[in-house]
Amino acid sequence: MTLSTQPYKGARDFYPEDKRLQKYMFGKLREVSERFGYQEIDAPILEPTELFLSKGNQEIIDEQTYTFTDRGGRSVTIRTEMTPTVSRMVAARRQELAYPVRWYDIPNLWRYERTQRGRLREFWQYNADIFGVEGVEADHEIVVLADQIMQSYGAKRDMYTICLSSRKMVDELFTQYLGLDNTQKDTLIRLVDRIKKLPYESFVAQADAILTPSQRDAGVLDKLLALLKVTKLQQLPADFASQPAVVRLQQLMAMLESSRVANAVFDISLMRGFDYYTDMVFEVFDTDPENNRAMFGGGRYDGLVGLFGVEPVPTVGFAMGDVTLQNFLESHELLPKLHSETDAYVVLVGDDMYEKAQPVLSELRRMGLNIAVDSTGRKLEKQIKTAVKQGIHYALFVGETELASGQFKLRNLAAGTEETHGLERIVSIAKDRRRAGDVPARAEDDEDGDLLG
RNA sequence: GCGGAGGUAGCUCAGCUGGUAGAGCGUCGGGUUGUGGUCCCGAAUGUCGCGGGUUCGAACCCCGUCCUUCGCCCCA
Repeated sequence: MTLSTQPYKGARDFYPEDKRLQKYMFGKLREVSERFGYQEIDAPILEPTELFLSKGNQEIIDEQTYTFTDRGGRSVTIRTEMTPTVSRMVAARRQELAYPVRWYDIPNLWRYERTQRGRLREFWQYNADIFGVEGVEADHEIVVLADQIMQSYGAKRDMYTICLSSRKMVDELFTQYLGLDNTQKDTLIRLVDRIKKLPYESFVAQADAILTPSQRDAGVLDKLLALLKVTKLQQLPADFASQPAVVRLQQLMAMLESSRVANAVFDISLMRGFDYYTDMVFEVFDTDPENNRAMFGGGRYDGLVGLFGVEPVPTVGFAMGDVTLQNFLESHELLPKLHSETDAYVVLVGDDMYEKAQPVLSELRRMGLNIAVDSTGRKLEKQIKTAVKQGIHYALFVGETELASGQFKLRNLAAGTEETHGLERIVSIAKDRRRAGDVPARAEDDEDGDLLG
């Protein structure tokens, strides 16, 4: 019986090039989040199972989580999402936090699911939440943050669409305008959530099946179908235009427009599943027809913190999975060619140079460069190939001649150019390159986009 | 839970209607002593996913099983 070299089903190994890519993606997330004043948090990967039951879905716990009993007889679950944990953390310090609280996190999560494209069992998920702001300003900030993250990867506005709606508004439309009871409303929400996946006739038939005979006679189905054709808030029934939820969404759309988020659109069919959202909801879609599914989203959920027995705290947030994000960046060719964290690979020229080169290596490292040395004594060709293969930007040649003169050849492996300098100059060249960073091939200045410059 | 596709050298795969394996890339070495990504020469490497069956003989046929992958269901 030989041991398998495969990682566990649905989980990934991160070799240096994979980890480098993850660091790039997470780096942007951290950079943009912090630019908006969000602070990073983290928490245990294990939580008491009850925490994930608060949403009331026993089925999910039974079938789609890693749940086990610890040695103390407690039922624990590997986190499947971060929101309950973040809510718990806010509730724990409900009184003492300085609001508005702006937090973000990038936890690894586990879900026991059948794997498929874009969906693994272990994945990372970025979350950003703002707590303590009832006003529409928080909704605006969260959507702008999501948008700016996309911009930071070099995404163009025609590559993604930000769809917005309001759960509260939809609830009111379905109950007050269509006259459905709560059970019918919930069923219909689930159905509308899948509308883009269903043939239209099938949708109509299933919607009709929800209605009572008297509702059918009253023409509720036609009212619903007309409602779903609405693409602008102004097209909603006139007596609904002044509803607070509608006014608020209108306000949000206007604010986004003046923030130049030109790809934000109203989408009445957007439901965002069947969960804890209480008002604004949004989802970001890839416009590429090959990958026309929701990439990520979020919304306002004012009720979660209150589940911990403290006064509720208004909250807006969103979450973004690493796998879908990576798929998006790959398909739009937005990933830069990433180089090694090692600035230079020291190629030793001549025999017995390893010891003699040590002072130079120490000096370069002391001055802040990341330096790897080839200690194999192989011919130069092999040493250089190793550096190239490891994605290191520069090769630095160290031989008797260089040690004697204090002048070293620095070879730019990507460009194939070579210059000779003293150590100080070499350090500054390498640091300049490091600062310039790795830039996506397709990222150019976006006049209407990146607020961060 | 359901359905499609597939598992052959490190990787991508070929292998016609059964006669115990190949290519490209990669790896390693060399093309004489201080330079890669193009060139030339040479070398190593596989229990053909696993178990069983049919057969004189199976990578190829049959059964089972495990795994990978795509989709459905679900999706916090």
